[in-house]
Order: sequence, then C-alpha cells, then structure tokens
Amino acid sequence: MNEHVSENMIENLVIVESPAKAKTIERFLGKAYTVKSSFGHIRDLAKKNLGIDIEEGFTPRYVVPVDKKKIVKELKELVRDSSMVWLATDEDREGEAIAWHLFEELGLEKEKTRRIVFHEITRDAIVNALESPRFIDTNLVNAQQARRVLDRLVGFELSPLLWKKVKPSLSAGRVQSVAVKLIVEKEREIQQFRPRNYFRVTGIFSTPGAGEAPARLKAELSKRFSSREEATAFLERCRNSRFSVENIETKPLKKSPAPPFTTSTLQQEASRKLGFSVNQTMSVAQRLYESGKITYMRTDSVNLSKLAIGSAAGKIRATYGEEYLKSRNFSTRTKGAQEAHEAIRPTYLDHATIEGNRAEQRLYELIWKRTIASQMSEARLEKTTITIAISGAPEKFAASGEVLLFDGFLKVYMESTDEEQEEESSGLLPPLKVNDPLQRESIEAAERSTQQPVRYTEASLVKKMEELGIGRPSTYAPTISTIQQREYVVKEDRKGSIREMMQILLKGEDITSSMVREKYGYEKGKLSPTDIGTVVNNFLEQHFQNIMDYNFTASVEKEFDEIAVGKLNWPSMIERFYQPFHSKVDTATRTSERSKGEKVLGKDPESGKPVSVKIGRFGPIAQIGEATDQEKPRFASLLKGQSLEHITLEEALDLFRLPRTIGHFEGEELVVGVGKYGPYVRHKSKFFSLAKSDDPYTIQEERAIEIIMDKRAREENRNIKQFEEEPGLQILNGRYGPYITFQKKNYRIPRGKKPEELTLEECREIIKKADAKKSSK
DNA sequence: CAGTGAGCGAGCTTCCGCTTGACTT
Repeated sequence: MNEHVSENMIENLVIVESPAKAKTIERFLGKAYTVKSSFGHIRDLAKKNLGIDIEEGFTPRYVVPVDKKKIVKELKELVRDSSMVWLATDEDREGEAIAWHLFEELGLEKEKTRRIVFHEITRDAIVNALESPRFIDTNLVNAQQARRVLDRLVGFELSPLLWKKVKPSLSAGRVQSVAVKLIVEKEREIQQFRPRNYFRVTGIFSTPGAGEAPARLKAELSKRFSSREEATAFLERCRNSRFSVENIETKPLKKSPAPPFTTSTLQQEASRKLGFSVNQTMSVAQRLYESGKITYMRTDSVNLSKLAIGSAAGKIRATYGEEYLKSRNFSTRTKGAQEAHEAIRPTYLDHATIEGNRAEQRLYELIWKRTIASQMSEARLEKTTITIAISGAPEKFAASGEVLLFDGFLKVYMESTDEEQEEESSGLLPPLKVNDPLQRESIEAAERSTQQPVRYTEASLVKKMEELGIGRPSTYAPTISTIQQREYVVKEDRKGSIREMMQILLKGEDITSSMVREKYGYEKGKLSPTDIGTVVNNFLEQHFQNIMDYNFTASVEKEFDEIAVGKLNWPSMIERFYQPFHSKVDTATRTSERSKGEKVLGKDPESGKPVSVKIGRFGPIAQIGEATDQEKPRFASLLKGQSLEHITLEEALDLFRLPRTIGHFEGEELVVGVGKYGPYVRHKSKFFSLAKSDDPYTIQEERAIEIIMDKRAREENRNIKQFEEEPGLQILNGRYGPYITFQKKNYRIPRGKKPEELTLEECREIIKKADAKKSSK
C-alpha cells in the first residue's frame, strides 16, 4: 500500500457502458464509489488482414481503435488509483465481453476486480448486485468472440468477392444481406402478383318501425361474386325477396394492452403514429435518455422493474380509479432476446408530459401512454352479429357491431397495425329480435381488387428482422441506413394510379350500374430494391445459400448458446463453419463470371448493333455495340428511376440522345445532359441543374435561359455584406439562412440580429465567442 | 462536381455490436 499513496485514492471504481447510466448510478451510490463509463466496446478486431490468425486456431487480434484511445488512457489512470474495480457492464454476451476486454486492456488484477450485473437501474437492484459479485464468465466471453469472428469472416470474405464480381466498395454480411433479401423477395412477390377482381355486396336495411323512427342497418353478404354477371343475377333475385332477422349472436370480447416498448416496437409505433424514420426515433429517444426522462432505449426486454410497476399503479389509481388498474409483467418471446435492460419506459411515471421540443414531447407521450396502458385493465366489449336471411336465396347478410362495455386501457392507448383496415365494423346495432322483418333499402355490389403484397417500411422491416432473430436493438437503425447507403435499396413514395371500378346498385325496383374512379397503389416511404441490390442478392443466393437462409442466424445462435454454457469449443465451431464457407468463396472467385445482370434489349435501328444494359463500374449503364479489337461500344448511364429489369429498348436508345445542344445564349452553346447529380444544362462550362419538372429530352432554349438567369439571381443574392478591411470575412445567404464565413469556417448569426446591419466588430465578436465555446468542449 | 466503362497496377473499400460525440450555419 505504501508504494503508491495518492491524495486522490478511489475506494471503488465502477465501470458501466453508458455515461448517462454512470451518472444515475453515481447518485445512488455514496462517496465511496466513482462511476465511469467505457462508451461501449473498447477493443475490436484489427482491420488489417482480417484481424484473425486463421492458422493459429482463429486467434483474434484485438486493438484499441483510435477513437477509444483517450477513454482507455483515462480509465487506466483511474484504475491505478483505485482499491477495487467493479465491472458493471450489461449481463449479456456483449456486456460480458466488454468486461473481459476492460480486464485485459486495463491490466486489472483478479483480486482487485469484481464483476456485477443488474437489469434495472434502481437503488435496490444496484445494492443487491454489489452484495453478490462474481467473476468474468469466460464461456460467455467465448460465445461473443465466436459471434464476432464469424461476422468478420463472413463480412470480410464476401465483400471483396463482390468488389471483384460486381462493383467496388460493396458490402455483404450476415445481417445486412438478409435484410436486402427480404426486400428483393417482396418485390418478386409483387411482380408475380396478379390482381383478381371480385364483387363485394353490402345492403342497407331498415326496421319497419311503427311509430318510432326506423333504424338503419348496414350488412355485408357472406358471399363474394367473381363476375359482373353473377353479381347482377344476385341483385335480380333480391329485387322481390323478403328479408328477416335469422339469428342474433352476442359474444363478450376482451382486449388486452400491448406490452411496454422495446426498441423494435418503439420504432414501429413511432413510424405508424408519428411518421418517424427509425433513425429519427432513435436520436430523439437518445436525447430523452440522456436527459434522464426515459430508461435505456436499446433493449429487447418487455420487463418493468417492481418500482415502475408500483408507480404506474399509483398513477393509474389516482387518475382513472381502481377499476382501471391491472398490474402485470410481460415475458419476452422474441428470438434470441438477451434482456440486459428493462423495457423502454418513462423514468418517472407520474410525469405524463415533459419539456422539450415537439418531437421529444410526442415520443415521450407515446412511451408514457404505452407503459401506463400496459398496467391497465382489459377493455371489455360485446360483439353482436346479426344474420339476415333472404327469401328464395341461400346467401345470408351479416351485420356486426361492437359495443364498448368498459374501456379499460383503451382510455389511454391503442396500438396501431400495418394493415389498412378494410371497413371498420359499426358501433351500436338497432334493437332487433329473431324473425323481425327488415325493409330492404338498397343493395350494392361494388367491384374490388385483391391487394398486392405490401412493401416494407423501415419499421416493418425491423419487425421482420426481429422475428427472424436477425440484428440487435443497437443495430436495427444502422443496418437500415447501411443498405440504403450502399444503394441496395431505396426508400420511395409512389403516387399511385386511378382505376375504374364498377358499382351495381339495386334501389327500389331499379338496377343501375356505374363506373367509379378509385385511387390505388399509393405508398409512402416504402423500401424497394435497386438493380445493384438485386444483382448482389442473386449472386449471394447462388453461391452462399446457407448464409442467405433466413434460419442461418438462428442456427449459429444455437451454437453460440452452447459455447456460452461451456458445451462447445468456439474455435472448433468456427472451423466447422469456415472450411466449407471459405472453399465456396474460393470457387466463386475462380469460376463465376462477373455478375453484371447483363441483358440484351434489341438492336439499334441506326447501326444495327445490339443494345444491352448491365451494371458497370459506376452503376447501371446501357451500351450499343460490343467491345472488340476494332471498336469501342457507346455507353450511357441509366437515369434515376430506371432499372435493368424494366427499361425498354426505346428508353435505352433515348439515353444516347444526350448530351444535346438545344440553342445558344450570349454567343455560347446550351448543352443539356445528365450527370452524376441529375439533368443539367451547360453554358460557358458552367453547370445549371434542371428542375424536377424539366425533361432533358424536350427542354427548349427559352426555359434553359430562364434557369441560368434564376441561378445568377440567387448567387447575386448570396452576398449580404463584405468588409473592405477583412475581405475573407463575408456575410452570406445559405441554405439555412444568413451566416458568417471566415477562414473556411461558418458561424451562426445570433437571434435578434439583422445580418445586413452587423458591423465588422460584431462579426469578430461572434467568431471569437463561437471558437471559444468550441475549444472549451 | 456534371466524365467515366480498354487494360495495367497501386491503394482503397468491407462485417456486427457496444457506445456517444462530431457535425450540425
């Protein structure tokens, strides 16, 4: 003890993953504890040469990445001054590995190190944890190493193969490639889908009330007709039929609340109810977490702490009354869930709303409602179905209605679904008895079409991935960004089209028919594959069926579980996987052609040469002629929105009409083309982007000049002010409004200041302050 | 930054999962 006496001696150093968590725990623990965070993993496989010594039994080569050097140094210094180090990282595979990496990298001593875990951040949970320490679980760490090594081998052997066989800089991996496959397969289903039209029959009936006002009732026929003739024939038969109540069935119904949020369900509901992208949801949730308003937002657990359940109960009792309360805990059924944390819930359940920006308030409110509702009574309903008989016809009409007897949790929150509701069942039905006659008002046969499969949104893709056990709460959002960044998939809106559907109406004695215009196929923010996504997917499916199988992750997870309990040796598990995998990579490298998705569309009428499309080094291109010794083919990039799959010969030939000269201006040519950044007009070697509404094939000289003048006016407008004494300092108008630029750095103008009235002194002051603020951070 | 696409060769790209800054005019 004497060799190192420091005034800053720390009795206990506790290390957790997240700084926000560290702050909370420090509050619970006394002065004898210093709590720090590791900011996640502090070591990873080296990037060079796989980071794995395959020959040496897959020995991992771990390094501290540059952005972690600082925190590691800081932790090392703290460790030196500490009597006891408590590794309090999460109780799952990754958390155990983080603890082990800390132990190794910080050079901890076994006698001075304890490993503790807790699933919830409450005083009790933490105190209990401190009382029952253990040591690092090597088997669990090995399971993580196996997971890490497998992912590296897959990713770093498949990606370079794609660079050779498809296009540079592409990527493949256990998770992302399967996510892309889901989207490619959905698109295939949609292409194979053939809509079928049918007629749906609904009738409106009334009670021939004596005295009181007649009540109306809408009912649907149990049978659907596949043709206009059948539907009309049915209406003919109804013309003189009598209708009566055949049966009345009343059933009690219960609805239960959904469990509290996990990362995946939060992303889904925020997408459906608030229109947030998964990235947006995560960054808003991160802010709520950091400001202490919600619990941790990356979790697969639906568990609530006893404390939370108790305080939800108090809130519900006080606000809605005892009959609305039903405390319960949910259990997780998700594949591969590791449940290191609680569900996502408000830290303080008595706060129904919070301060913050609009997005934060809305997301918080959603989380609050979902959590509270999960602890509330079931809703009780009564569902009534009335069957209506038709004289002289076997078909029946049915009307159903739901009556809410007790709202329960519905008072607070109702989960939404991805499917569009066909038609909501009506509320209260009129009081009727069996055999009551009904007056037929009208019967309508409306033409409908079967729905094509629905494309994924970001959030519904996350749902699917979670179902398959692919990816983790911390990677859903990044994975979805990656597959869009690689341009495997795009998020798009579809305007939809109009179609005419027939409506046949029986009213009084007349049967009339009319055509009704109907919008269909409208989509917002749906994911669909690009050409590259499809080509890469087909290539991987052809050569690596096992990795592309939806069950691949589930089956390796089973083995990781066996490693985690010490029943399986991790290098031999990896060996068994790697042998056949690597030889497939080898085979594909040697034998397979470059996978270009090449397709011949036809012949160029001018030259008679073949016209084809394929994936080139820079993306999809069209080509006239073939590369031979004598000649070079002509190339043109496909436009945005065009695909190898759908492009026609005419559209491909059109591409070669660009660039074209459309006239002159100020004595120079006006040339229209399509470049990397879309359609442009070039004038005096300057480029001007065309508007979305301009078509490069038809645009005229006059409009091109207008675009040029517009741009010039905007540039003129860009300069607000300059100072003679300081020519490098300018006040400019930018995309986000006025700003100051000086020495390649930009500065915001404080609120309340008019940019054109700023003096040089004031500008210098603003810059000085901003720089000072920055360096202090 | 508004091309490119033949071929050579150097050097780069890439995984999943754990975390938050850095940027944010």
